[in-house]
Amino acid sequence: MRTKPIPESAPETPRRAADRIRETAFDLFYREGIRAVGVEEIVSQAGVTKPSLYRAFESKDELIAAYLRDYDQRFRERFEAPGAEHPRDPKAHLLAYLDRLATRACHDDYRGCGLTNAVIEYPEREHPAHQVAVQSKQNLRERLREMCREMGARDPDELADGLLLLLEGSYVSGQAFGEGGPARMLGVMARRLIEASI
Amino acid sequence: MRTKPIPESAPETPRRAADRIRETAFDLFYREGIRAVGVEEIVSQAGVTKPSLYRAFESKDELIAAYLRDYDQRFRERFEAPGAEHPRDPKAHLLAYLDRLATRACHDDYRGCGLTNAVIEYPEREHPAHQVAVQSKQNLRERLREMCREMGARDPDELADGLLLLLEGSYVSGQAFGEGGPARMLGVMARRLIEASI
DNA sequence: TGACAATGTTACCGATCGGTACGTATTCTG
DNA sequence: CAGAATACGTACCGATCGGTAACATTGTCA
Repeated sequence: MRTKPIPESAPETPRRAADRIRETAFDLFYREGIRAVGVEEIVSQAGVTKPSLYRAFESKDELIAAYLRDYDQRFRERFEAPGAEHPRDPKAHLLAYLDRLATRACHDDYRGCGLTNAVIEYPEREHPAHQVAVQSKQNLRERLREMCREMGARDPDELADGLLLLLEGSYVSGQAFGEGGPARMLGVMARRLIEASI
Repeated sequence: MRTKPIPESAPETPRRAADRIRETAFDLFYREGIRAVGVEEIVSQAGVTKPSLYRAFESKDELIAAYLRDYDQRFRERFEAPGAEHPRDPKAHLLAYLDRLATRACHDDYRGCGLTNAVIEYPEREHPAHQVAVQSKQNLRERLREMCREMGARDPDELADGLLLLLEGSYVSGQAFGEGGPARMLGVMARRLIEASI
């Protein structure tokens, strides 16, 4: 056992080609858009070759779906993270997330929500990218409804939809306006809607 | 004079190739996405040939820019139209537009705002599509501020940004959720924000 | 009739797209 | 060490991308 090779404690670049592809694809798809990025660009930037990509993923569409599932997971983590600092206080939890989002969305190179962008890039309902992204959005809607119920809203579903509109609006307007865009008002507006609905 | 050929009183299809290309490109770009549509598809569906396209437009990018300028003009018309029914009442004017938008955005095949979609499809600031779309959004923001001033908001710029978030949120969530999506709450939420800000 | 502008026809260009057949390293196991 | 897996690279495929050259056809107006 003691002679067993250590499993590379700090691998600056992942050993496995599939992982490198997945990470590179994530960055490129998010920053430049999915349709704008070809598989050639992904593999070359990942330092691997095309057959490695197609051994790990059935097709580009499957790689896209994997990217969106990764994005969904990271989103959930970002969304739920403030909950640790505000246990049993869904309102503070949600507002903390929105405040952080507002800051990010007003940064100049903000590129919005990868899932929202995917719905727009792939409007066909049958496309895997569309399906994964829409499913994630439906989960988010349900989660918001749950939080609105917990914070004692008169009509939780209604408030959840209002907040969802503000949220999605921040995603897209962040890209269009950059620094000083309308997303800076996200916190103010969300608080106003919540106060008027409890 | 009487022998002069009548100028085709009801031309079901426009005579000029450039016009047909422009109209076909508008429909295809809007419904399927810009990057998803090739020039071949445009000319074949328009019933013309590729050289005709490139005689009227320098490049595909220029055709895209033309599409977005057309979209911007049609948007302005839709946005300003309710003003005729509500002269000197910017609040009623705006709410009338939002109510119509909410209805459209909850229809199942809604495809959002072509300008917003273009910003997402072309995130590079140098791209003509990006520039035309962003300029249109800045004009809209300024128009909203003007309306909020006229309706006597305490902080017109703040309210305008809040309404803009709801608006953009309706555009994108309409595509993701379709029938019964959050956009149905657009009118309620806009009224709530306005009432809390006057 | 003749000149002119607009459009169609056909065939093509280099570049890039997503995807693959096939051979070569590397590594784990006996 | 042998030998089977496992992981990867070289070189290539047909299709499509945006874009063009050269020429024929049409309708309009003088």
